Amino acid sequence: MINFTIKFQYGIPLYEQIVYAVKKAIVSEQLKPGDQFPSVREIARELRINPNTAQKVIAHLVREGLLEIKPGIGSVVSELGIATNAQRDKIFKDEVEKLVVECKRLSITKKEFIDAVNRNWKLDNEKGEE
Amino acid sequence: MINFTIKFQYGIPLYEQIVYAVKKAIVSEQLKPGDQFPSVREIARELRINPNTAQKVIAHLVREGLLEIKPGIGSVVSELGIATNAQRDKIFKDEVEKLVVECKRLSITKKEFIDAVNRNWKLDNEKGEE
DNA sequence: CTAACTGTAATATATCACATAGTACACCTT
DNA sequence: AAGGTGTACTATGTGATATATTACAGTTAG
Repeated sequence: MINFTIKFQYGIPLYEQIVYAVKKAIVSEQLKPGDQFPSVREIARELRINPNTAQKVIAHLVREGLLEIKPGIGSVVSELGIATNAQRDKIFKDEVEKLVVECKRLSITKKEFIDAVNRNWKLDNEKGEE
Repeated sequence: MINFTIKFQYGIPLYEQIVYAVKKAIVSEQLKPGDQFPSVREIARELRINPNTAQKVIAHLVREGLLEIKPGIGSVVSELGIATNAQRDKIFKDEVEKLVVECKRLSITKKEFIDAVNRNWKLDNEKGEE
């Protein structure tokens, strides 16, 4: 069984969209640590993509620490990780800056932006934690 | 004269990095509306890239409304635009969501994230406006 | 043990984005 | 007329993406 949903879009790599859908499912607790993750061949069959592409998804998720491999058995959802300094820098200095620049060039105010952040922070996680 | 600075990175398209550098320069008022923008051939020469790539930069900036073309003369920095509903949706629903998901999976708190936003909002624009 | 499942690796093919090189044309200023 | 401007076109090479197919080692269930 596939535990996450996808609506494919043009112009974005398939594997990338799937990786993101999985992240979203984990963050919103549709997928919990310890849950069995669908196999390469099952993903390929259900989503009608090539097994190589499905394998690429798993490889990415493992490298990013979201899945763990049980050889001969399959993969399992990992516990949530903690950001390294490099990851924090990438988000806080690069990613946030990009969004801020884009907002400013479109005359979007900081308040509007922060409101959107608050909205999104609660949306995927009904508990509304910090 | 080139009015913006770039430090090229691996893995990111040249034209994309240049487009972003220009956006940043405009947002931080190193480039102001009405300023003459360097020509295709000047960009290519100064940054040591192919004229076609420089042309791609200008084409992107024009399409996004950051530059205006004066035929036979060159290009000029436009006034800051106002976001369309589609642009606001893309930022508020897609881009922000992506960052929020990434933060949650790395156990970054909302407070830490909002702090980073506040920091970045002031950084490129010394006046610290809304 | 065997069959059926797991992740993983390799080869091959086709398509597209990116960056380069080079040439050409219409437009405008000096 | 000369030299600048944006723009368009062909061509080449490289890499990422996605496909198809085959193969192998590890694990489990019968």
